[in-house]
Amino acid sequence: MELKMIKNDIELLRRGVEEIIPEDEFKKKLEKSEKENRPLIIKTGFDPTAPDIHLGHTVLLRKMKHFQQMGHTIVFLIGDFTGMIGDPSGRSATRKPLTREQVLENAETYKRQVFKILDREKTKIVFNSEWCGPMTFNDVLGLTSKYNVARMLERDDFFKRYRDGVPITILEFMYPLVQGYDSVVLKADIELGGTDQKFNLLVGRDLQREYGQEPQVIMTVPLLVGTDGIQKMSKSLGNYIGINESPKEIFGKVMSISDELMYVYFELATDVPGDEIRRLRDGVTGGTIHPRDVKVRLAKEICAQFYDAETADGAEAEFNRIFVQKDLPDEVPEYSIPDGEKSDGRIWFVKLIVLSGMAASNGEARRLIKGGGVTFDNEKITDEDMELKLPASGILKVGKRRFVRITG
RNA sequence: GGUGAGGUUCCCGAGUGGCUAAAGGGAGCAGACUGUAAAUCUGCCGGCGAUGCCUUCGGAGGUUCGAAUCCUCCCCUCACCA
Repeated sequence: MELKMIKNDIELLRRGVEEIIPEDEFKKKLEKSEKENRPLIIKTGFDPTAPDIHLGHTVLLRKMKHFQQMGHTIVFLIGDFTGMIGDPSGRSATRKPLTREQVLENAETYKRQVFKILDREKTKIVFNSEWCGPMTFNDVLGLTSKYNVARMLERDDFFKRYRDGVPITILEFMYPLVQGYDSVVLKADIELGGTDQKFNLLVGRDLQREYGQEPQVIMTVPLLVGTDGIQKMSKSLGNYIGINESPKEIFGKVMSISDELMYVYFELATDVPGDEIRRLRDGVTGGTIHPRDVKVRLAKEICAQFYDAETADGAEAEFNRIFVQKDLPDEVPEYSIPDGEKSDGRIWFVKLIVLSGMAASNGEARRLIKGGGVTFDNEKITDEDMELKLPASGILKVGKRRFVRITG
């Protein structure tokens, strides 16, 4: 067994954290771990259905990393059991149950992405089907007897949905219990989660107490606001920055957030020290620093986390080329017109736009042209009936940032 | 189990026989503006080489020249009562 040194940096652990419940137990656990040189068990649960990790998830992952750096044991729990049942309710459409294969596949995808942040060697990955699967109906009933409906309805979103007449399934009531039971099995010392998980995390405390354990401390991190500046970052809302996206995508998306939001991203998504963030903010307020420069710094910091500093510089150069100098990007996808479409030595622009994937339908392509959003070799396409004489080659530009090189 | 209210386009939500591809808002897309944005203003916002045709208002039938709108059965949701 390797020798671990526990050295807690409470200030770093607290950074960007919304709530620690309860504060005094948190301190006690840390002190004890340091004194006995015993790592704490830090549990974080992940849903197996959304393997595409975005910047919002990294807030939590980065917090896990902080604990990891201090020598604590990180348990990355994949909630495959509930994922395999499938949750029929909620605001979105019916979630399809996942098969065993899909869960494993998603887990692999998780690993590939998560280890851009966490230390592969020091992360323990577990699946809750391991202990949930073998439970008998008796065990389950036993678990359900330890909680009651009124307490479930304390949870804000359950309460609201109940009040507003939005259906809640019994299965959904089971979720917090399953999650809490996971903490019992793992004997978690601390559970991390987003603020939306607060209720579930607290159930974990109650259940651990019921099962005769010392209750876990819960730590919640804020949900990162998406690039739209309003709603939480999520893939389905399309306001996310995926950590697997290309450097220039990441850079561009960060640049598109509002000025006010930059400081939040600095705090939650980078390791730039708090003093430095304050200095930047004061500089902008006082007019000595241009907000764009601050945002560029942020975009580079974030980019570099998932790639490296050099790549981040490249992304910046690319960004300047396209948006500041309104020039062509580094790499433009190519599209060559298939012979079958070259009737009479010409092609209808509407068709070309659809064929090259720049619009989903002829109608959309027509609208783009009508709206003045389409150019070919810097010439605006003004009429939806216009055709391109062939053979020809040039740059088809749709909107501000979609380019394709046409040959044919 | 009973009674009542509902299910409309990506979302919310109007529409109770033709004027309805369906008001309004949101989201989204494009244009102007800018520091990339945001805010604001403007246009678009089911599909089709298109003054017309096709598909859409929980599902299946039916009435009618004509149905999101009327009728029948079914499915689903909510509230209150049990």
